[in-house]
Amino acid sequence: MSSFQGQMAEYPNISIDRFDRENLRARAYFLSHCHKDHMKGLRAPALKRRLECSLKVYLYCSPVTKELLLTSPKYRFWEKRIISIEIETPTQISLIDEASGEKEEIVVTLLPAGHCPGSVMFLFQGDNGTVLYTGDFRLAKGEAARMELLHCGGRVKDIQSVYLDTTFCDPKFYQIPSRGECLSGISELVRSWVTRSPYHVVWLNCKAAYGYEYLFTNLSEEFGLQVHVDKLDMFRNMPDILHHLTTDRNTQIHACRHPKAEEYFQWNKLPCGITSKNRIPLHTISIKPSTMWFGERTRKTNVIVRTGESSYRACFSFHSSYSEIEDFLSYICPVNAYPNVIPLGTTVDKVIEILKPLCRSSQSTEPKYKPLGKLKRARTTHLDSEEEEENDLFDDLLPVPLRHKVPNQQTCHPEVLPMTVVSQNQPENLRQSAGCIKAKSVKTSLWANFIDCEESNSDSEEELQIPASCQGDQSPPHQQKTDVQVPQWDVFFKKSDDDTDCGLENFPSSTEAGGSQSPKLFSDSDGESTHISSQNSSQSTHISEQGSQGWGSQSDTVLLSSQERNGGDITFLNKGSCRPRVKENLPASQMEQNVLCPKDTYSEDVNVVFSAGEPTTVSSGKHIPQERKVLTLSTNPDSQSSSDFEIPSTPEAELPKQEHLQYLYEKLATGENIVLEKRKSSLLDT
DNA sequence: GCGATCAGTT
DNA sequence: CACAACTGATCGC
Repeated sequence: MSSFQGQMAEYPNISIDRFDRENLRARAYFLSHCHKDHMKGLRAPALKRRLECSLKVYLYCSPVTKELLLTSPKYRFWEKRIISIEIETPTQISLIDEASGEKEEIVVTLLPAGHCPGSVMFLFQGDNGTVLYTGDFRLAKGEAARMELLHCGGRVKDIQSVYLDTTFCDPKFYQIPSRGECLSGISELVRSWVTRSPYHVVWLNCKAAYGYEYLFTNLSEEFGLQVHVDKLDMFRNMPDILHHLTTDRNTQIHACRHPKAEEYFQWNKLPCGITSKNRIPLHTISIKPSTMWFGERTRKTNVIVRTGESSYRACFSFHSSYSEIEDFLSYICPVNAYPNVIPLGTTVDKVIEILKPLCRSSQSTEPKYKPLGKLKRARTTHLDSEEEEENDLFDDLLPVPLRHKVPNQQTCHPEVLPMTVVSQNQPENLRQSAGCIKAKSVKTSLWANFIDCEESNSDSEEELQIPASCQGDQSPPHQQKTDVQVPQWDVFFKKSDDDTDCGLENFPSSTEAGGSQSPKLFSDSDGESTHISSQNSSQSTHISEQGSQGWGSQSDTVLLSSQERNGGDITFLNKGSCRPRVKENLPASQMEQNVLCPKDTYSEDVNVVFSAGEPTTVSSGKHIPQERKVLTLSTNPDSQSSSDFEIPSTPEAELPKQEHLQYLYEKLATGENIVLEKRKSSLLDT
């Protein structure tokens, strides 16, 4: 639960995800996603009054968040005061103090956060440096490295501070099974049930919150069964979600809710009230999405646990695990990192202690021989040119510490894009083409000049996550890598990450046949109990990890080890993403997504954004130079990882040569500035 | 009556 | 275990 108070030290004139108290004085508001704990004060009378008095105050969010928010009558009063900003589209906003007329310019870029439909992170760039507010996020390892707009010239931007979702920032949550693994597990469980008869139905016991849509859409897609929900009007303009939902109770997959749902279920009654179909009683199981985690030394990922005769829990997380946070933060490598969440049982100080080693000062104090050697070359060769570019863009306002330089190239200008004016109601195809302008590939970069950035999601690293039991029959690398190219948020829901397929065979399917009402996926199975026990034993080797594992330690429950399932063919849908960009040459799975992608329904939003932010505070038509570049995912179909700003893997490591050290020491002695960069935590490197 | 807060539940 | 919400009690405007 977010405890972020709304303001960032660098930009106190804006408020994010909090709308009460001090935030009532903000010059602009930002909403990262539509969860209640990020909307405190958003419909309070005090803020309403402020809006009425301060006509230049707007709320900025993603198009999907705007849609979801305005669907609720309680927030309808925001209608004229929300400006949606397209994902990955740097946009300048003028922050005006209406009393004094004082003005501050800031450029904001929305990055997909993978938390729920419409969820984004905000990257702010202005006079006080570049800061990233993550909101809530779930990003797999390596996702940050694939976000083009976190980079400039092939390397990560210089980020002063990160305001971070630290929900699971504790080593006990070291690993959470990937979305793909979790979905595969749930999918197999659903399959084992609904294929028995038309009267076998599953109830997905989900909370009332956005974030489960990708589960619904994928199950719907896989089984050809729409999911019954109580409400779907908020998705009316998001066909990729809408098409998989229904308010017709006559379906085998339910995600409806009722205050007494648990009670109902005891009586074999679904939350929507039905107990039978065609006078034939239904057979129901419940699946409750819950977060399961695994300690550092645990490799098993049993993503389904049977909790009762007809009840299951399924692994599911909206938030990044510790190792995902670690990967993300160490890649970004900010000067400061501030936790947005202080989980119960811990303290701000403890969380900060965890974050600190992943930030810059810690990183740069580590002895790093290789980077130093290359640093010299890069500096002498390219530094000046890049700094000039940055200055041009920001009027010298952005302090850019000396860092490794990147080969000069056209695609390296960061932060802004030409704010092309797009007329309202412009035809879809036109907008799309606008978004599709391909930039020159960064591939032309001379990687030899880079010294930093070890790729965070190397194959070898991913393999480390593969349970030993799976490695034997692992198939060759497959399309799971294809997603690498698309930094759009919806793609993060593709089965991408660490999925490893070890064959489907292990699933409980073998146990299904019986006439029992519940799938016998379990417990009495020897194999499965061994599963658990081995898990425990492996962890017990470390005292510190005792009790730190996920549910695997919960003795008598068991179950499905999803990692052994092949989920590679599962196609995730865009969850309400309204993507204006159409990619070409996409891998098949992505093509599929595009087919399902709704027509963009946000033309008016595009208009607002491109016509300079907002009607009043932005000088209209102000064009900011941009690297008009759409992720080139498409242009490099053969790339296994991000081709555009692939971070070179660690160069062949070799011991530092005497002369390198000599050089380094000389520099240090003379006080010359040598910046060491390390993108990746050494923990993750081999 | 409405909203904010807190405790308890799911 | 946790999350995100909901419920109900209490307090104050």
